[in-house]
Amino acid sequence: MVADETRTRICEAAGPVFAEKGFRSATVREICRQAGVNVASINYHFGDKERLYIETVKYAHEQRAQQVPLPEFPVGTAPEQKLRAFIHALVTRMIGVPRSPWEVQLLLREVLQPTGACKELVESYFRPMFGRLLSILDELLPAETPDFKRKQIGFSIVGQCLHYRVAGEVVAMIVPEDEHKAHFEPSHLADHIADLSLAALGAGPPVQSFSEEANPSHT
Amino acid sequence: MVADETRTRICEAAGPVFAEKGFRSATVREICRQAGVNVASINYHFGDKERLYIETVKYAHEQRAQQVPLPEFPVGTAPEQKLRAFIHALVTRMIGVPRSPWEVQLLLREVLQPTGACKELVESYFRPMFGRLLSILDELLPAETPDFKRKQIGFSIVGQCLHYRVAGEVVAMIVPEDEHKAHFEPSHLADHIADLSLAALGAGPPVQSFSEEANPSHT
Amino acid sequence: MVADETRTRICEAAGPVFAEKGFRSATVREICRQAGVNVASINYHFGDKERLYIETVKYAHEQRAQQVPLPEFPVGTAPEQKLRAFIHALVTRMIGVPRSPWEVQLLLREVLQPTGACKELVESYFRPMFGRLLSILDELLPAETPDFKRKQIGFSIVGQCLHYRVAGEVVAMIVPEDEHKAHFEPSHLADHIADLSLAALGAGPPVQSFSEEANPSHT
Amino acid sequence: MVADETRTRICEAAGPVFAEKGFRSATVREICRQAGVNVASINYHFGDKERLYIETVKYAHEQRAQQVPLPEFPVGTAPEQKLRAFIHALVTRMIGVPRSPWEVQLLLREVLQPTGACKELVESYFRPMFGRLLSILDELLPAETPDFKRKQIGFSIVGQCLHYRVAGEVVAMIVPEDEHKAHFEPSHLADHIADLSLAALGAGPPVQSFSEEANPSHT
DNA sequence: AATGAATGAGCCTTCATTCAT
DNA sequence: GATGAATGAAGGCTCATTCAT
Repeated sequence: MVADETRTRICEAAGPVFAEKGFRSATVREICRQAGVNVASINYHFGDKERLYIETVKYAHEQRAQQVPLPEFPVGTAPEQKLRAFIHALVTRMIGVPRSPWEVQLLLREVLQPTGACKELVESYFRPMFGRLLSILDELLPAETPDFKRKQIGFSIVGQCLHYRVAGEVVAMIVPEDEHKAHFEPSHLADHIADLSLAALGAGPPVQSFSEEANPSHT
Repeated sequence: MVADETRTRICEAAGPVFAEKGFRSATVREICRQAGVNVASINYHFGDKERLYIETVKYAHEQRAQQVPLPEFPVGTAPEQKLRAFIHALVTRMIGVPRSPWEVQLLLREVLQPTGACKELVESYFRPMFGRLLSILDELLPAETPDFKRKQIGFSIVGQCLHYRVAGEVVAMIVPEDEHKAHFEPSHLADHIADLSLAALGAGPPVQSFSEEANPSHT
Repeated sequence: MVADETRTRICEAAGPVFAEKGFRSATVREICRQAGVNVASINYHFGDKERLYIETVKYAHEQRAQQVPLPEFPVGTAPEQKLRAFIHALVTRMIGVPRSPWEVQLLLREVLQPTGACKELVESYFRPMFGRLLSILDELLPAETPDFKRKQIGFSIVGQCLHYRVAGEVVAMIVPEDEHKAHFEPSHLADHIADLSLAALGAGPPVQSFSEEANPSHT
Repeated sequence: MVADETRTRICEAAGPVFAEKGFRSATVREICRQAGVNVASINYHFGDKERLYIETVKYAHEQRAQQVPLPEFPVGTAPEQKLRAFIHALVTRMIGVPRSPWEVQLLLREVLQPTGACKELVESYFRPMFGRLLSILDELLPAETPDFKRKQIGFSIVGQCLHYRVAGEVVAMIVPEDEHKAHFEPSHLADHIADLSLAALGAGPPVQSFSEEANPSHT
């Protein structure tokens, strides 16, 4: 059907607009202009602006999950390596290629200020992802570690990964130009977060001892 | 002067509205209704909506810095204790009493998506605060730790502190009801982040060994 | 032909909608939804909305004339009886079974505010009916009664018959609940109008003397 | 205040538009164009289109009641004369000077198809007027005439008076040009209705005997 | 014979702003 | 110092209609 193509085209046009302006400030007129369709198309294909928004949010996380899939591990992979790979995927989703895509910005809007679209997002996207992180941590933590502690550690890791996206602009203002690469290059950043987290778990040397080899000025 | 009182009253009314709706979606009519003044007052006192917004953002961080000041330390205080106190203050600013104030929400909006009001915010608020964190870390890190590494560690700590505010609603959806207290009680949360960070720096035992004493079910 | 069935189905769906909303406020979408056909069907079968309206009006009066035909009289029927029967038929068309059908409402719209569909309505429907009323009155009035007077009397009779339909809702608000039956039961109403009209023509006793026998509370 | 003048100006512009097009088909744009004000004025002064409509209906009947007040009678006036005067006033309101004003058309819309504005109309306008008619009939009818019968007679009189306005256009199509004056000149029409009604009540000669003197061709 | 997709025009409403007072 | 009245621009949405299939 042609209708599905049109719906997708509209979602792809709506995504960046909603991401930048938010739901209320985005206008269907601009979205339609970007998509090259008539304003009445929104009503025809989605009913109203709100349902377009929800569909666009869904489309966003489907696209992003496809662009940067979570890693799969062969049996026997060391948990340290798993955690490192997981953090790498998460950081890459946040600030990796393509740099700062609208999908992430839109999802972060939902995280910061959830709307009706958020519930589904949590169930089909955030909760499974967090579950995978917890299962990796299970292999690294003593059996007696209580559940809430495991989650706290998980949120600490996720918080670090998100921070460079959430506060990216402020970080860029605070650090000098020549250090930007160290802070926004996904691999270096992921290594730092993995080092710090593993060190905190007693599964590696203190974080600062990795400094030299991670220093981007040496590469 | 009466004029200043009116300006303050308008800012106090505008704050929660801007915080909840964002700049564009907030309406001067609602703000004026909340403030009990005429719509024309905005233009009379502030020129236009945008200048009102900037003034409100300034007012917000002044208020918040006053409500939860950063701690001062007597000479000779152990750096571990300083870091713990600093983290506690930061977490409290984020999610402490009063719970989730509009000031924080408004500032986070600026962080996530800076406007013209952000630059000043960074210089007079975020940079000094981050500088104090770095100076505490200086006492905990070997002298040879490079600058970018110190900042990375700083951002890791800040990221953890912000995460419960940024993603608070999603966290609340993911964790079961009976664990909420463990995740949203500022003191417990601050202790967790401090433990994890100090452990990562080699200045404390691995984070999970603190589990028992921090478990809120034991209090 | 299948096409004719579809046209009829559309008219039957359009009738109530036009009757309730009027031409401009009725939407082809609602009509098509009620008829279970595609929106494009209107233009396919009728050309445009206006032609559908005209066809629906025609269809309405054909249906209504068929539902409640004017009475036929054997030679020698007394003119008083003819008038009574005529009034009964007219009142029944207005408010009789089925109560307040859409056909009547639609025709009244045309009467109150004629559109292009009205001319034909007058010629093929109202004028012949009025002519039959005049021919009955001819038998009751002196030969020298001028034409305009005959028509005035005719309109007085028609006016009474229409009033309970035209102003039915207001009448219902003005009279107490327990009198509704007296005012909206077609037979009683027709008797009243016939009594009054015949009395006015000197062909019966003053109207109020019929009161007792027409009182529905005695039946 | 200037605001009240503006409200009145808008109502006066809205009246004819609502009267001709009905509530839904009338557009605020046209009303504002006619009133020479900005479209946003409707929202400012009335809230929305619906409240403008209700205000306009109220304004309409206030204006019309003022233009053609019901007659007052000195004590001792003959009831026949009262009825005649009452009918004259009613007919004049319907089709009198100015000919077919928008006020009447708008009120008739409410009668034919009541909206929220109708209830108040009935209480403050129709019911008192009908009450006065009933009190006149009381003087003409035997004491034993039951209530519902009095009302039926009242509605018969009102129905005749309204008919030339309700079905005016159809009447004009049915009667020849040269009789129009006889049917639409308020005085002649009122006389006819009064004659017929009084005759029906036994308070005058049969209606057709008045023919000659009421014939407009003799005036 | 009939329809799903698409559209331009127009709807009511709301916005930040201005101006005379 | 402050406000009620008014406005141009733009918002989301709905309309009858058309067109390719």
